[in-house]
Amino acid sequence: MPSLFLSQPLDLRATLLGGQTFCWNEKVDGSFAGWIEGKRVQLQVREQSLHWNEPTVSPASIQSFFCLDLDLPRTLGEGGQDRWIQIATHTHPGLRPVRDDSWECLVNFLCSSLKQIVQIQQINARLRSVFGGDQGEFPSAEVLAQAGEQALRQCALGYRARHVAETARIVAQARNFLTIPTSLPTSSAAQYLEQLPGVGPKISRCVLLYGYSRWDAFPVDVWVDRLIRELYFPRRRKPFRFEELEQWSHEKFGSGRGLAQLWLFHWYRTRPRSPGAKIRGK
DNA sequence: TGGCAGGGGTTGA
DNA sequence: TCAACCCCTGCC
Repeated sequence: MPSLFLSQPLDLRATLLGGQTFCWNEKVDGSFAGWIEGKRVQLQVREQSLHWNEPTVSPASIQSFFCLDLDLPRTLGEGGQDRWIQIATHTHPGLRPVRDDSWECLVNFLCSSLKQIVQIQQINARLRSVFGGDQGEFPSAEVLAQAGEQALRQCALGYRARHVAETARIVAQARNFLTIPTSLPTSSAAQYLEQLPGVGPKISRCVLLYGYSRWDAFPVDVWVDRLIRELYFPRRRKPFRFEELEQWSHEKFGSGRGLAQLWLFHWYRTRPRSPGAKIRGK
């Protein structure tokens, strides 16, 4: 069984089930089963090492998937000095950003609107079992384009089926559509992705953050808006406009603002609450 | 057990 | 600015 020594903590549950990637589930023995680079793999952390069961998955792939080479304090930069970021990173030192496949990431987040994490995981599993390869690999753009909207609706995509089918058609036709040069600024890359049907500001940033490792992509959803108002603007009741938070996050957290969002979001969603205070959603 | 509200967004009017 | 879009979960 291959393994990798961990020089820093790795919290598999927070990282794999927290809403970055959607093809993982936890087993009774505490291991996590899912997919890395198209290969089915089971992971477990024991004695400061990460162990996995699939010998054809290389340590380099694991290293890359969990961004273990990322210098977090350096990437967070000045944003790391923020009080709430410090609390969040100290509370969840094992949380990592993932480097997901950009196509699968795009489909996952196309399916995410008004959906909870569990539901997105179910859709991912259905797409794999209905349209995926022999081993359950995630279906390609060509396959989903071929499948069409009606067949996708059978996988509980609802109105999102049209977006996925149409996006799959565009991506399948333009072979390199999802190849985004690293020289293209993140704001331009977001605009580029937003040409796709069903991709707005939130989804484009999620895909750039988790599918392209753009650490300056700052996805804003109702939870991020809520936590920013509660932590930084406690007197404010009115939700922010997207542009306001885009600007604010830039000034507050700088070029690592996507990672700042990841930790803040996770900490906010999992922090202990006073009795009676309900955490809604996932 | 069943009804109902509401949810991590985007689109088009 | 706002309704419409689907379906599932949690709660009563």
